[in-house]
Amino acid sequence: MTKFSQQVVYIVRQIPKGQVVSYSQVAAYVGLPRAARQVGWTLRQAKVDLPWWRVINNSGRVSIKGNWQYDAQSQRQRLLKEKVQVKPDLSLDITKYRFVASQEQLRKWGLPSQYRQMIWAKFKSGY
DNA sequence: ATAATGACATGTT
DNA sequence: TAACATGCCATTA
Repeated sequence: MTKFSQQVVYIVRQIPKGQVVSYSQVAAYVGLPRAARQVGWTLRQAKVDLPWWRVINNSGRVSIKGNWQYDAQSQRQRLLKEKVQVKPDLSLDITKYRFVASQEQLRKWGLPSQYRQMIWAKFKSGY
């Protein structure tokens, strides 16, 4: 595991049950705001236990491509089980379920002050 | 070292 | 709305 994927796993494991975050959010929390694609790549490869189904794209839609054992519908089922209402077309109200890390949490994750402000403003309400 | 590959995001049409 | 183009960057080959 590389430093990057370790951090992705660390962040994803802190997403509360019943909430979701976007790939770009995870990337931002890791400190690489433009590495959203790499987050998806990491989740696909990860062979460790983590709630990968709580990560969706920023437009509020399940965008998993599927691998040897999971597909979009199984991700939808896992979310429904947590009371996250995902429609049959795989879309959901992301403003309602998005988990936004507190500024205190961002500080604990070691992100620089100015960067924290930027990330906070970007994801706090709606975006 | 170089090039190809994406569970993405955003701005244009 | 939705399709398309372009930018991104960790990983692999």
